[in-house]
Amino acid sequence: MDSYKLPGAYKLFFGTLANDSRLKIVNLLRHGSKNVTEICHATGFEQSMVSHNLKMLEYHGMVFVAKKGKFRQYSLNEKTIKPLVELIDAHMKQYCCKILEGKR
Amino acid sequence: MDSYKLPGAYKLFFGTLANDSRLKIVNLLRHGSKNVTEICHATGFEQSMVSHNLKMLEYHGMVFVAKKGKFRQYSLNEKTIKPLVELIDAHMKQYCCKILEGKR
DNA sequence: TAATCATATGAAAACTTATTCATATATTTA
DNA sequence: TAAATATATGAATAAGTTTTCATATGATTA
Repeated sequence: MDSYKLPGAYKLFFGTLANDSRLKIVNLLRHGSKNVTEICHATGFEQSMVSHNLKMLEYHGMVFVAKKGKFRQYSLNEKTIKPLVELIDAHMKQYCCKILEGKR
Repeated sequence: MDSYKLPGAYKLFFGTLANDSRLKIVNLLRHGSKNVTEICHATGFEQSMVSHNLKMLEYHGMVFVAKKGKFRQYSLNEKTIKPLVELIDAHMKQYCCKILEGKR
């Protein structure tokens, strides 16, 4: 792991997920891929905000896009997200009782 | 995983690691536990800044503290950090060539 | 117990990131 | 091809986070 400088790339990785709007989008996409309009409706977020956030998620490899006519279908990178979420769930159950009680 | 709301607790988790100073501290502690003064020397960071950041890391269960007289020895929660870093490394190698090229 | 050393803390200032707004682009349909 | 629909983008503002500074607290040593 020392092959990468921990700061820098890691900061970008974590920063991409350190945002409630993006997390909500990520969570939504766990139930299946969606286009931008569908994401807007499901989340209640503004279209340009969704696009900005999807762009960031895509740039960091957390979601993929596919052109479908005038639509763009976004899907989750399950390969990363699934184990990541499992890992964090385990962490939180064990170490973050305070956070879970207070903040969900 | 739907037992937790993805936003909220997750945002706090990722937010805690989305910072270069904290990542540098985390990386340092991978080589063994250290007290605050040692962390300051090794990182070049200001003492109060280190304390603030350690507090956040500790609150989120990423480091542990042990009182040793007037010192406080901080150690890493390897159980979480190790698999986390492995996961992200794998992710970055596969999906984030751009980031790694540009930013390390 | 006074002085010193180690660490913590609150509030302000500096910095970063997110959201919004206006508008542009691309695709499709009438 | 004009109008409508879907999405993207840049720049400005708003919101949030980090760092700094001054100082407080707690333990130890002289």
